[in-house]
Amino acid sequence: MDDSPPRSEAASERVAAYLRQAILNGEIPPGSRIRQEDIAERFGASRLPVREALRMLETEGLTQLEVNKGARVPAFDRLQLDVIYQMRERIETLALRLSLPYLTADQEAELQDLQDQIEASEDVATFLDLDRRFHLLTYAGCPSPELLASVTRLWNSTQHYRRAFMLQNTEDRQTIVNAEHRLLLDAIARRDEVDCERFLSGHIRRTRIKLADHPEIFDD
Amino acid sequence: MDDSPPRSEAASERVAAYLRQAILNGEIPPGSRIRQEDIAERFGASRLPVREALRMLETEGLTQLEVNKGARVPAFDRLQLDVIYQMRERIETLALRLSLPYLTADQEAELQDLQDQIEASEDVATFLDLDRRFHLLTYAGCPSPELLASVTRLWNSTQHYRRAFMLQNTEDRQTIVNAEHRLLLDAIARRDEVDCERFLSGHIRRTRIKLADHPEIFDD
DNA sequence: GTGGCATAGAATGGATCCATTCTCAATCAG
DNA sequence: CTGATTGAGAATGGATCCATTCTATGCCAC
Repeated sequence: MDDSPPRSEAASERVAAYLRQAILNGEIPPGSRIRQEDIAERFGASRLPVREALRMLETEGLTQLEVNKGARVPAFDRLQLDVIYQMRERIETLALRLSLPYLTADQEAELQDLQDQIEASEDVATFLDLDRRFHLLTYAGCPSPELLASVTRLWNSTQHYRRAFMLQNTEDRQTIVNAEHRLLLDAIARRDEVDCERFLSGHIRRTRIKLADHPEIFDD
Repeated sequence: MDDSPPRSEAASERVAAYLRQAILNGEIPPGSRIRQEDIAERFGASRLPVREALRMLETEGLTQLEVNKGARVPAFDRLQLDVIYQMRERIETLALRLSLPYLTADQEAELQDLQDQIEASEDVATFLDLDRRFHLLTYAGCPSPELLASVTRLWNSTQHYRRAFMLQNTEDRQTIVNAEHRLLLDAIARRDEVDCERFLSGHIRRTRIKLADHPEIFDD
């Protein structure tokens, strides 16, 4: 019956999906303004679904709208990013603890596979994508949609700075990340809440401190 | 020049302010649907600013929008609310710790005054309003807008259940709350981070456990 | 030459109208 | 009597046009 080919969903959702990718990929960097007409024109739609999409993305922490001033991608200075990472330390450890009892064997296997790919990854874009999927998958068992939404918001807000950091650090520091991930995987396999919280908060905390050492990432 | 009487701000902001109050006051309870036309008619505006307002409130955690299905006030079951309170324990203690160094003497005096009013309050609506203002004021020094927005979201999500709980508990349990608040005020006056975290997380945790004991609050 | 101000252009906010989707109740088959 | 189905009504999504606000460039006074 439904042979109608692409014709996907609502226009606002399509626009939101496009902008979400563009912002997370760094094509639309923090601080830059998003003009509704530009996007509307590109999609052959009116400005209405674009405004709708921008509001949706605001809920996800990817845009900020001000009345009569338009939409921007939020940019953070060093202090703001530090606080967001402290929020991550507290929120994501909770998400992991609640997820732990519900993680399936399939998901565990996929985590192992993702970590293998992470260790084999060569370019930054691939690593960032795999790393995001890895961590979010460890939270997949969490039975609270609100908590998961918060976690996603935090990841969205910090995505650009993770990329900027990785681009400036081509060294082998990656070995530390892999060690942390392996310890985390082991703790997950053992369903060890204490070690999970320990390794995850340590992982995030170390990144936070590393970021604070690199003021060149910020453009304030 | 600007004698034009009310004519305040953008229509979407006015609608948002009205709905925000109505939801927080419990006039629009969790689970109920909000029809755009109803609100638009009440304000003599079109449905457009109403949709805009509903999206704004979604960012604040006060509404939920689904494509082609309209807007609802989010409702939580026992498990969801328990998780949100656990998030509060972790997020609000961080907000308080970061706020502590920047709280002014004026703000401290106002906190004392608010607590006096809380102890003198007689009806539930007054208590809820004062209690919300009290806690949010303790976070007022926090230099991170993102963290404050998260705290506000969490308070918004739980407001209705706090009221339902208070309405069913007219006893003197209030003395415990007052003791907790007094201890918190003292720790704030001493700028004692450890005690602040201790008393605040204890305050939230006790409420969380109390709520879990009252299934009649939930309508699932 | 510098600073403030006014005006033109552009971008956003809002209203009205039309298209699409959903909901729900009544009907009919089993 | 129970369940699925279909059609009418209502509610939401989107397009176009107009009003309002912001911004930036250039001009003028000092």
